[in-house]
Amino acid sequence: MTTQPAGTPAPRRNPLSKELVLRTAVTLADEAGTGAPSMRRLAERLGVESMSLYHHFRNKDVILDGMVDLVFAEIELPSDDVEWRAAMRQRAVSMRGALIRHPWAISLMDSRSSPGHATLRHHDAVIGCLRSGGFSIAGAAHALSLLDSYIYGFTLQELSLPFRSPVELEDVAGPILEQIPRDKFPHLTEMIVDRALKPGYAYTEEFGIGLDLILDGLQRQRESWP
Amino acid sequence: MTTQPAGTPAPRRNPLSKELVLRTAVTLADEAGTGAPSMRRLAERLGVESMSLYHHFRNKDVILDGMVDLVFAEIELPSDDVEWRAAMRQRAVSMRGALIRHPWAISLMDSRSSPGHATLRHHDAVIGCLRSGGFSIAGAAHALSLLDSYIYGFTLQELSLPFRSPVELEDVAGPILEQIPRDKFPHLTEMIVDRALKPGYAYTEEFGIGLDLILDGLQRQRESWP
DNA sequence: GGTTCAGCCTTACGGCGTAAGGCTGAACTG
DNA sequence: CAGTTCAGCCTTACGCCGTAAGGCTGAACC
Repeated sequence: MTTQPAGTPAPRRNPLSKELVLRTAVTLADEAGTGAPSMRRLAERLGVESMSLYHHFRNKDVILDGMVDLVFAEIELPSDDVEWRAAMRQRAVSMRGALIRHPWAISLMDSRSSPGHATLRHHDAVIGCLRSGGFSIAGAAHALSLLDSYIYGFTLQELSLPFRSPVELEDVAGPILEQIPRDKFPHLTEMIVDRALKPGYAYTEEFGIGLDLILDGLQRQRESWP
Repeated sequence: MTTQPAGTPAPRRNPLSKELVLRTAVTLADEAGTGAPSMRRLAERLGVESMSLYHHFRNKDVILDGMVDLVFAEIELPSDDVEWRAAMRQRAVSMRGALIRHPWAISLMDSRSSPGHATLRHHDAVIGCLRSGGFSIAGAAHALSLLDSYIYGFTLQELSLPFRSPVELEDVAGPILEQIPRDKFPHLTEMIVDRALKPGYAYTEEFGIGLDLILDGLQRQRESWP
């Protein structure tokens, strides 16, 4: 609660802080699931009118920037007391976790352009870990590009699929399969049927398979990059 | 342009068609670069009022679905007279091309849920190519997930970076570098400086490096997946 | 005691998606 | 032929949105 010590109507009511506004915005976005909250709803939750927010933020874009940076702040930095491979794996898992916890974050990122402090610190730590692990500058750039691409892309697809578990998959896949001429997309239907029948299928497992394949490749190429 | 063929028995004053509306929507989105056009602007370009569009589409969402499907229709299907690896490489390059030509497409995809005809055909062809190449169902699923994740993620990052060429990179990186305490993110600044000075750096090359690493890994694992 | 100014509010504008319902004229019915 | 239907388009209106312009209040400083 942001209440005032029950004394007077007169003392300065405790002012907004960028911190508080951004944390509230993240909370609202998480609750709604429909992306960033409107300025009106955000202000309402803060017990304030929407225009008051413009005294602390030039426009909505810098609020979105701040929200994205808060998400980056949640990602575990790679620890330096571990091999680069283990550190990168942990970082990837942590990053996917953060992006899944805040499903609006990925969609926001591609419209953002000025990275925040936590974002920069994150990238710096990742590059540093790779460099310590024996990667050249170019090699670290390749590894970073590849890993981040995979993490973003995997999570993007995970979030866009309309089911979260195999049970729901069956519910979703059933109607689609019936609606589609079955012999028109034979490979697709075959795969859906096959995967839907496997009760153990889960995103986390699939994520790990691709991730390990990439890490294997990086390990193999590490010293061949100039 | 959109005139009726002379022979048709029922020549209404030339009506809108879903085809035309969707193609116009894609064109407008490409022109503006700001995502999907509003119903009002789309109608205006078609010489019509916005509400008329609702006679052909239940709501805006199905227009967005159609736009995404048009983008998928642009992606070359893997040709069956080529090795799976070459086919997958070509498909990846073509897909990145389509996503770059229509920068709004990726952001739309994660809010869409019902795939169109071209999308289904595309997935079916890719899976079929992998199956013919010796992948098991599970293996094809892994390969598809990995490749698509990489393509989506790479393109997402490429589109979100605020520069298109090394020259622009320098323009962008310069101010950032000055603004940031240089010794606070040493690895990051080192990498930016290093990459910015290399005139040959380009997205296409970077995309290929990660892609080939993934294809190598897939080739190696192909027969080890159940 | 007067001035300044951070912090909040009010009002208003143009844009958005779309619900509800009206008009028009071609195509079919008898 | 007149009468009916209905696809195709338009008008109006509602409640959202981001934010420009400007006003009020009271604490802090000279």
